[in-house]
Amino acid sequence: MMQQIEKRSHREVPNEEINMKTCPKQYVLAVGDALNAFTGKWKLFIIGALIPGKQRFSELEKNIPKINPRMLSKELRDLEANGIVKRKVNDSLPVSVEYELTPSGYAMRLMFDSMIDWGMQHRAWSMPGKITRQ
Amino acid sequence: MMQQIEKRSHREVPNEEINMKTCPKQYVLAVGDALNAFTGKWKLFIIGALIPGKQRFSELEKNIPKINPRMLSKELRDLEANGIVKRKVNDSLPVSVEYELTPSGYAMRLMFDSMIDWGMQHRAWSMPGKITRQ
DNA sequence: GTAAGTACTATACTAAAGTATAGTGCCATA
DNA sequence: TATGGCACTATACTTTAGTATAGTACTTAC
Repeated sequence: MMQQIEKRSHREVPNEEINMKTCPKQYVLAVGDALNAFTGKWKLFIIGALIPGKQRFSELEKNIPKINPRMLSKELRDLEANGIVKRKVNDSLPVSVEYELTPSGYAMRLMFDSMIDWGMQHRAWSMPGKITRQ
Repeated sequence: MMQQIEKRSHREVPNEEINMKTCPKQYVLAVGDALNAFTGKWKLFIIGALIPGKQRFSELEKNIPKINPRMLSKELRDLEANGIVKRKVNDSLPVSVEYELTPSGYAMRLMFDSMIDWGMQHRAWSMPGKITRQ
């Protein structure tokens, strides 16, 4: 269906040699999948922008402040390769390109809901500020 | 409670200037929080290893294959700063240090469950291989 | 006193992720 | 003819994440 480039980044959540006592391996893999699917600075915003419906490249550019076209293009290709976004070329004149979430992409909402729950609770509860990374 | 270093990495999901039409800003922030809390190559494995209970530095080293002490130490500090892991020094002789999930850390399980659901469905459904990043 | 374990830190490096800026080819309208 | 929109790509660069390896300071056991 879609050929995956099998190059593994040393930053990706690794799939091999998982040896945690209590978490079944397949679960860890699935979480890793979910994580790899929307990490990076921009993917979440792209998916969020597409939840209300399909959008064109330039619309996404406008709706996602500070993203540059190189990043938008790259992340869209990435999301497409992973079956989360579908690229549709309308052969009208002039040609227009529309991006849309796949069913799998829309299905992420449930996951986001639980992340929202955790994030809001965590903010209210234990954190005066926001989550950071060093 | 805990002072946060407010340096922003250009890789973090940005909190400012969100302008997406339909997703309320606070939700996007919360998802971003959740995401920033466990991205990177190792955090998920550290949290996973701590779910069954507290562990010492060297135990974590053994249970997480291929992690090196620099990374383990750095990620633990990071998780601690974000209120996900608690570091406890036992003043026995010799001193031992134990790491444990905070209630907020344990609460991540619900989030992981929904990620597992999505990941497994996505694998079965639309992906012949696994999620990749370029 | 030497070896081995615990819990790390320091230094130096590689590699990936993200930014900035300019440019391409196409078409439509003024 | 030129101006501007659309959907990108190319090139060069900076910043951050992760790796590799060695070393520290302490303690206990042999």
